Amino acid sequence: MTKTPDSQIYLYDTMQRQKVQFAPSTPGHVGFYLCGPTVYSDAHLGHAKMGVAFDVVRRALLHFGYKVRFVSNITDVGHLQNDSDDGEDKIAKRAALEQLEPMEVADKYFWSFARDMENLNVMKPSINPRATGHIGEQIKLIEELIARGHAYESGGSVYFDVRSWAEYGKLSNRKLDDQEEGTREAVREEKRDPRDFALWKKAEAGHIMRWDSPWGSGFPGWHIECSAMSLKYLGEGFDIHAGGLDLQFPHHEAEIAQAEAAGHPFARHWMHNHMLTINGEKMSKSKGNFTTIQELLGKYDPMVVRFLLVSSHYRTNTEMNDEAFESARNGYRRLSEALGEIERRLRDADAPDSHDAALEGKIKAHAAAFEDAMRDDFNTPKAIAALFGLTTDLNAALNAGTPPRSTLELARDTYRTLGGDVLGLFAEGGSAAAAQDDGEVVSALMELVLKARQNYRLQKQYAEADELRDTLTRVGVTVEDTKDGPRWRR
RNA sequence: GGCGCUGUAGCCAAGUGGUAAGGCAGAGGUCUGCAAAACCUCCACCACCGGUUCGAGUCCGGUCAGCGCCUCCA
Repeated sequence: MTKTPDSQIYLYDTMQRQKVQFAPSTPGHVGFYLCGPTVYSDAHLGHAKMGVAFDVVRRALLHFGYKVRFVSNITDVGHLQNDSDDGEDKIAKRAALEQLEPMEVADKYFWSFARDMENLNVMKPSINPRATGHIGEQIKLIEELIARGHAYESGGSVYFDVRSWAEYGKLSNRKLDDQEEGTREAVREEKRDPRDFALWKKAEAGHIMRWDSPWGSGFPGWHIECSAMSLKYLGEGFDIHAGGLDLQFPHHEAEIAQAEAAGHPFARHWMHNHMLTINGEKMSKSKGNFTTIQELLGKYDPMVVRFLLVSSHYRTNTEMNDEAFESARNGYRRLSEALGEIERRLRDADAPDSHDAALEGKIKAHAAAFEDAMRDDFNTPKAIAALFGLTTDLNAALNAGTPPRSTLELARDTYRTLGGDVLGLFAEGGSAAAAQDDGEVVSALMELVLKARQNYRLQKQYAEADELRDTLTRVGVTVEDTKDGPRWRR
């Protein structure tokens, strides 16, 4: 059974600078390319925003009935410290620092990145190609560019001839002549124009990462891999190319030039996530104010981090500070507790075997609002608002009694589908599950303590009962007395 | 200097010209032995100044403030 894809999806295309109705070139199938990380250090919060933002887009497209081939590369060579040719390869530099082989560095941080994304409940890419595994494709593309007169060899390196390609700058709306002179370091004499960028670089003596090429021993430039690999796995004119706004220039601009100057129509739509700020400042490696995902996940539940990320739109800056995290933690708890309560009622309570048409109507209305929001350029904050509306109505109903079984099931499925499948907020092993999985010893002890406290309460020895509760509160355990007995959570 | 973005309540954050979604925090109430949770109620002169319009947070111009890219960055 195939679901008919939803045709009313609008996304903001950076190239066209407006929202456009989305229609893949092959009906029902979406080719999606996301610029992945350069694996030379642990992933930081910015990577988390990027990963989650486009994971949500992918999930939404799946939800709306599309098949998605999601390709995200791993840059493990060619990304230099700066654009002047005396820059060191980031991987190689790190390798020297950690006394590892470059490939060990790439591997180490690739797995680190993969684990972080998994923790954040980001779906694995359909294809996760590495630059070093596609040297041949990159060389071939460079040869095509040379043959067409858009690239030239010089001193063992090959450069893209920016002057030969009038459309260079169309994505970022830059005119070559407007670019500020003098911000560049030493202009390489081997370049015809200082703005020409490297497609292939000659490896100096002692350079470890090197491959044979028609131009001698060397290594590919940073930009060429994405052109080569996206075209290889998604074909010409694929649907969506995504990445961080900071890659728009020069990286994405270069990608377009490389592909199209070689005669290959490139991405039909461009999507860029905006940046993330901490206390008002962009977080980046060069600023040194970055927090790695691992550090953060030591303090906050991964689902809370994800919730905070999706509670702002991908195309706006996301501000993160302690209060924002606190807010996200409490807000997320409200959602997950509501789902937990629904599942508890389905499991434990005697739900009547009928329908509550009024409540079901409300559930469906909130679900429709959610989907409308997602269709409008993946407006996750608006979608979450619908989830909160749903939560309020359901909690009110749950306060009044236990709704009919089929109504509860509709509610559960709505949470699981929209909050879980689309926003990715209810991962296996996420906070909802983790809170209940404290191991046998803790569970048994808690049972004893709560039983003792219940006895005190029944005998109206409230001082003793409260002392137990206060002690638990001090160590971070919250006890709640409900109609069905006491309940606890961390 | 060039390109571009943003200024909405204590904090986070939506908002397609018609009189401000949502969440967190806060206040009051219901419930509770007391709490907690939940529910109900309350909580914004949309940076500033002009203009267009019957009507502007939303369009135009200007001012102020902040930020990003132009050099590695998601």
